[in-house]
Amino acid sequence: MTAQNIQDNLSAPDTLELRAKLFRGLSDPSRLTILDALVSDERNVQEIVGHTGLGQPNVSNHLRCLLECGLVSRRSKGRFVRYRLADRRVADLIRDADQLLASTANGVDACQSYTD
Amino acid sequence: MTAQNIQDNLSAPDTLELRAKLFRGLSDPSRLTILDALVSDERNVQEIVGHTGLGQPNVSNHLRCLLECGLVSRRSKGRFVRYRLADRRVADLIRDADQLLASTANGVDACQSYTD
DNA sequence: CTAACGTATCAGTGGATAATGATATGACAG
DNA sequence: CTGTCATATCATTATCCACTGATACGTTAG
Repeated sequence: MTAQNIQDNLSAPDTLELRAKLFRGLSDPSRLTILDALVSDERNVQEIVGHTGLGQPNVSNHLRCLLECGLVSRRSKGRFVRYRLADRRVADLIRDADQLLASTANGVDACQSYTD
Repeated sequence: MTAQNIQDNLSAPDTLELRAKLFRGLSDPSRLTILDALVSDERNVQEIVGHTGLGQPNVSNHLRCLLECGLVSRRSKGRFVRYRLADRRVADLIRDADQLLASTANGVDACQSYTD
């Protein structure tokens, strides 16, 4: 592939930004914990707070991030707000990442020594 | 922690850190550009600099990050150092993310207005 | 050996962001 | 209406990270 092709295919205005943003939503342990709590069930904020042990404002903030990244969706139910994964593929992405980690764990683990 | 431990115990506390780290490697536009340059070919640093337009120290730094995250591998070849994707599944992950984005692009795009 | 080149690292800077406590908004019970 | 609860936002702080220019390291050429 040439540089020009890369420019044409991949550097569409903000495709890279969108991809980066999606992955950024997945790049924080707290958010991954929250997503884990949502894999099986739809939950409200308090339940997530209890499940994760994180502070309530912190959870709300992360949920906003996840919502903006398109990783979760929300619906109001009385005083409660219930969150769930936006798409089954969100869980798939995490699972695929785990499988990749199982293969490349050496490299990830030995972060400091990567000499050839 | 050894790689074996990681494989044995995917739900250990540190697993979240590893997952987060993997996704963090994918969460930056510059790194995604670099990975795009490596999808088709193995390349050395200079070539990547040329393809991406990023500064050489910047590229080296991102490559170190990608290496630590297990997303690329490297091999020395004379004065040059050639980088390639660590696993075909790295490209798969990015492609899957794109497909997810194609479905949820509205939510990702309209970051500021998500009222229910 | 010396020079030139490829790559990595260092120091400094600006900007993003995660966590927390305080507070605001909004809905229900009575 | 009033108080209470669920959630969101604000302000602050500390930390992390991307980028840049300068420089160090290692290899090849001559």
